[in-house]
Amino acid sequence: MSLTRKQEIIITASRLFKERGYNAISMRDLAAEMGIKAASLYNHISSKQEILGLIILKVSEEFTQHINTIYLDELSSIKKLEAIIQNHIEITLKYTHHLACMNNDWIHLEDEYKQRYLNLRNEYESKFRQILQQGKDEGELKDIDLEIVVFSVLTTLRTLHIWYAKKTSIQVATLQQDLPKTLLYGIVKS
Amino acid sequence: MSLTRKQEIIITASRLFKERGYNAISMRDLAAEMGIKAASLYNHISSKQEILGLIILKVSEEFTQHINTIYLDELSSIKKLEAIIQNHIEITLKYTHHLACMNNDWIHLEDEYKQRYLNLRNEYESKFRQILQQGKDEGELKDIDLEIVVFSVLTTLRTLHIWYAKKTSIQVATLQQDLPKTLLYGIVKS
DNA sequence: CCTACCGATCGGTAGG
DNA sequence: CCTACCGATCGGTAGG
Repeated sequence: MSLTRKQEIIITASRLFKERGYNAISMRDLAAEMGIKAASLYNHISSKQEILGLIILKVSEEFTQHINTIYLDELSSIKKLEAIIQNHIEITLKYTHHLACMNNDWIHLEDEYKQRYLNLRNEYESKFRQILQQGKDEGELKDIDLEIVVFSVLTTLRTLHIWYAKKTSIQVATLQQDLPKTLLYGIVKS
Repeated sequence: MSLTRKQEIIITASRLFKERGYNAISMRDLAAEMGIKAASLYNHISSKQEILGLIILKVSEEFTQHINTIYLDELSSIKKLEAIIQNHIEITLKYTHHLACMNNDWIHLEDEYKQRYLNLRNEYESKFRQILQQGKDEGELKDIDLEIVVFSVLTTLRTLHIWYAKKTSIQVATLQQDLPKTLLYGIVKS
């Protein structure tokens, strides 16, 4: 499975954007990293903005697609939340740089790219909120302010890539086991 | 209590950096926002980098100072954690823009500024970790992987400003009550 | 894929 | 606080 030149550009860019930020990376930096000249990049992509758009929409679509599937499943809300957490861990492992880039640089998306990203994100948050509401309705979840839970869980999941980059000896298996515990059941002994 | 011109520059800059990012804001943008010319800024500050440094070190120092006090208090680990959460809420309300700027743009700090910031952050995380360890030793906290808890709680606290910017009708009182519940006791009914 | 180049904008300085 | 200006760098194009 060989990569097209365009795919190579996107992968290289996602790594550089993650390390130093979209605005801090010039087309000359990106070209140098690939061993070519800046002008040559434009044979494969149409603008710097397109690169950012493709990186961010790629993962955004994966996330939204996954939660739409989970959302329709015949599962308890807790099982759904566990599946969502596992999915975030998987995507973090598979698309670490894309994810970091999405979190840090989505603000620099323009026009249609930004609109499409925000639509996907809103759709994701909406489904997530509804799953939590289901949990409250069915009596599985505590009566805590919904927005606070949405915020606190999603923030942690979205920034998993920061933890992953540190590689402080934690195993993925540990994360898969203890992250759902932490987020769902808390850290205080009952 | 009137502000010096330098303080005005820093406050205005923190708002602009929060909205569009350090690299996306030019000295001309900042000057225009203050109704003066870019060259005039240099009568009050020595460089763009100095502005970023002052913004970030200000809040970093407040955080570290607070946890150092808490750390030495004669309190249970749970009470310490509650105090830390309350402090994050307070600083978020007081320094929303500084905090957002710290989270998004610390990567663009250079040399000594970056080093001082990283030292403060490491000191903070270290104290936070020790408080959690105290909780495990005294049997108040569950036996969950320590790094996962450090990561998940601190990530949520650090990005509170995102929630606050949304202003989705949540009252501060609700946040002060339900955020500690969510982070410490989880969301699943026992 | 390259060389050569464009207009625009950047952080910052000189000098008043 | 300003005008005037510096060298450097930016995203992108023309033409091969």
